Amino acid sequence: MSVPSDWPSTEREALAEQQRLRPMVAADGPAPDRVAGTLVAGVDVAYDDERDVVAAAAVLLDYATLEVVEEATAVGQVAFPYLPGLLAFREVPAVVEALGRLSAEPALVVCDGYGVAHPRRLGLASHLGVLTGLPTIGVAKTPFTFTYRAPGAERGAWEPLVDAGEIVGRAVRTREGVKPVFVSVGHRIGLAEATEVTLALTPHYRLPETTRRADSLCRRALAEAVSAAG
DNA sequence: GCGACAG
DNA sequence: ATCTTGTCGC
Repeated sequence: MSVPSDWPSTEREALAEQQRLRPMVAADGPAPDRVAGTLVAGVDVAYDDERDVVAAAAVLLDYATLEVVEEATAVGQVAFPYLPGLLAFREVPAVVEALGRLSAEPALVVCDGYGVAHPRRLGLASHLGVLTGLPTIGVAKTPFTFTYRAPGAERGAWEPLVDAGEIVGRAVRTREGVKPVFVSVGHRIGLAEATEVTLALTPHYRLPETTRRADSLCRRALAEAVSAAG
């Protein structure tokens, strides 16, 4: 699995690519079975702006126990600047590389960011899903440009995430009394199912275990790569 | 025109 | 994303 050699290098090309991929998103499908042996992946990316280095991590967890089963990383050169709405072009190449280094395929990939909750309905998680064919969801830490009502204080409470009058995701309370996370469909899964998975992955902390493991791993990989480069 | 803006 | 110590609170 790898990224096309003609990866967009300009904003104009990126926007055109989003238009091309957008109709390929499947915004429904089942949640993975929560049984031993079902694998769920977490992916995340870290950067060294000084050297334009990017480090991605892909971590496989057993969905039933949330134990780490396998880890993979990929380090490379940053391929695109950060532009709101075009985050996928910056993060996806390294993420696809890391995912490809896993020896098993996950039933679902959890991304740090948005899926169809996006100005053109093709955020990071949906983009990655269409490219890999894997089911994906996005769990973001901030509301981006969307609006929502505060969910109830209890874990599991949620409210719709709205963009231009359209429901694009949910603000979900994963820990009592703590700021909610923002869940959206990436690819091949429904919104209720994405919410269910998010809650299953957050028995203790605000963010999914998948995201937490991938976050620490990509930071370690980046530090290692930068120090090795001297 | 200006501000806001996933990570 | 990243720069960054201690501190308040369960």
